[in-house]
Amino acid sequence: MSDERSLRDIRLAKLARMRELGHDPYAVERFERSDSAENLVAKAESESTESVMFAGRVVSYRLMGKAGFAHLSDGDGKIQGYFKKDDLGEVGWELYQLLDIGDHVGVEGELFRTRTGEPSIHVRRLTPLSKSLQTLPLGKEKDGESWYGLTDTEQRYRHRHLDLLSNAEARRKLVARAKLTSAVRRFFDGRGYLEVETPLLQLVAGGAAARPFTTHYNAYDLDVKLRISLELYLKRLICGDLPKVYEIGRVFRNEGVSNRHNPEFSLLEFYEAYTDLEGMMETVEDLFRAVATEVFGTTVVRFDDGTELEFGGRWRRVVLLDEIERLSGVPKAALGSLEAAKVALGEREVVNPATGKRIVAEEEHTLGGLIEKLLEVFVEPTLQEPTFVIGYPIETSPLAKKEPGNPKMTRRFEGYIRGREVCNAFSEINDPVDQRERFEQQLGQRAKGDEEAHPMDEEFLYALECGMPPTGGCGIGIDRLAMILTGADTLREVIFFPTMKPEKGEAAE
RNA sequence: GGGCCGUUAGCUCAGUCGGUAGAGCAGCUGACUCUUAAUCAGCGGGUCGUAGGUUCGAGUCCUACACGGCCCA
Repeated sequence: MSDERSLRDIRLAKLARMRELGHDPYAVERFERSDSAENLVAKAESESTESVMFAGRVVSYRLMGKAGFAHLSDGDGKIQGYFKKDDLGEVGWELYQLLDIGDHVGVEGELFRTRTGEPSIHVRRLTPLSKSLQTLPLGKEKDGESWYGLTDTEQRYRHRHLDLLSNAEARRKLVARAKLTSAVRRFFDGRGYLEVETPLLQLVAGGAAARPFTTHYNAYDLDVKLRISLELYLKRLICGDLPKVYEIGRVFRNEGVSNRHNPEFSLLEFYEAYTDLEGMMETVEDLFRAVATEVFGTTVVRFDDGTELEFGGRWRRVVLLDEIERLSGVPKAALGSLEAAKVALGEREVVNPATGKRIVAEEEHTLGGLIEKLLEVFVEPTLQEPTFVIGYPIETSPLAKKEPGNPKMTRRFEGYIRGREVCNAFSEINDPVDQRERFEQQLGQRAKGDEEAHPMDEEFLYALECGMPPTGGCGIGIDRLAMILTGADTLREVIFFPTMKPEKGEAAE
C-alpha cells in the first residue's frame, strides 16, 4: 500500500480486501446481541464464562503480533475483545488486522477476565458489520480522563453524530433531554390530559410576543406564518369542551440565536378548565417532581457547580410588586403608574446591584416595561430555588385575566429556577369583550412600531364568545427546562441539531 | 447591533523578531500471542478560514469578509 494515498483511500482498500475474503461488511443485515456492553461487563466481572454475541463500534485497537485487543462500544458502554490468530483462523485474523477505529463489528466468544482483570470477550468469530471510511475524533482515555477528542464547538454542533459517539457528557445531556420529553408526556397522559396537535401553518401567528417566519402555500397562493406559540388553538379546544389538553410542539420565532434562544424550539403548553393559578402551580410542582424522578432518579437534582435543588416539595411563592419593593426600595404604591414610578426612581437613585449603574426610568415607555425591568434587575437573581412569581403587568400579559383589585396587573405567574424563567402561566381570559379590548390595545402598540405586539384573531374571539369555562394555562420551554435541569451552559447543548449559519458553499440554491 | 478572542495535518494543539511548517494521537511499513494513552524502529501527511494589501519574502503585519466562541445591548 502506498503511503501517499488519503486515509479514506486506504480504508477503501481495506474494505475491498474484506470483500475479497467474502466478508462484505455492508452486506450484513442482522446481528443478534446477547446483551448491552454494560451488562456483559457486569457478567464477566461476576466470573461468568458464558458464550455471548456482541456488536459495536471499534473505539480502540491494539495489535501485538499474532494477538490483539479492541474495545467495542455500543454507545452507552464498551467491552474489550481479545482476538487471537489461533482462535480466529487465517481469514478471521486477517479481518481483525483490516479493522480500523470506527468500524462496526459483531463478535462471538466467551466472557472472561484478562490477566489484569479486565472483563472481556474471548472472540472466536469476527463479523465486520460496517467500515468507517473516515477517521473519527475518538479520544483516548486513561483513568477516566480523556485525551484529544472533538472539542471544537462548531464542529460538535455541525457534526453532531461525532459529538454523540465521542463525548459522553454531551451525549448524557442530549439523552436526558429526550427522556425528559417522554416523561412529560407520561405525566400528562397519567392525569387524564389529552395530547393534541394543532396547526404549524397559521394565518394569524398569535399567543406570544414574537416575530413569525413567513412562508407561502402554493395551492392557495397564500402567505402563511409558522406558529410562535400553541396557545390560541389550544384554548379553542377548551371552548370545544375538551377540558384538559396539552401539546408538545415545535414553535418558530424569527429572532437571533444566543445561549438561550434558538429560532425553533419545543414548547409544552397545557390547559385545564375549572382551575386557577394555584391549581396550575400545584400541577407544575407535580410535573417537576415526576420529571426529576424519571430522568434523574431523584427529586434532589445536583448541578455541576455543586448546588442542589429539591423538587420534591412546594415551591416558594412571592408577589412580584412586593419583591420589587423589598429588593429595590421602590414602594409598591409608586408602581401604579409610569409617572409615579419614574418619580420614585428619580428620588431614590436606585442602582442596579450587578452593574452599579443607576436605573434610568426614562428609557421605559410603559409601566409594564419598567416593572419587568425591575424584575430582571432586582428579583430574578434572587430566584435560585424553585419559586413562583405572581402578578404581572397588563401590557405584557394580553391573554391573562385582570387582578380583581388592580386592573393594571394580571392573574399570571412565572416559575423560576436558578434565576431563569421556566414556566409562564395564567388564569386565561374568558371574557370575550375584555379579550377584544386587549387585542385592540396590542394593535395600538403594533401601530406604534412594536412588531411583536399581538395581532387580532377573530376566530379565537368567536370561540370565546361561544363560551369558555374558567381555565388555567401554562407554557414551558422544553429546551430551557432541559438546559436548566442538566446544568448546560447553552440551549445548544440540549438540542441535537441547533440552528447554524451555513458554511461557505453549504447554502441551498 | 457593539467589543474581544479563535480559525494551522483526520483529531488536539505549538509556531519566537516576518525568512519558505512542527509535536502527540490517528495513518503506513516492520517487530511483538494478555494489551489498555500498549511498546519499539522507520515513514508519509498542509489551499496555515477566504480575498486583497505591505514586503525581496507573510502562518506571522494591515484591510475587508465568512464561520464560530465569550461578553455587552
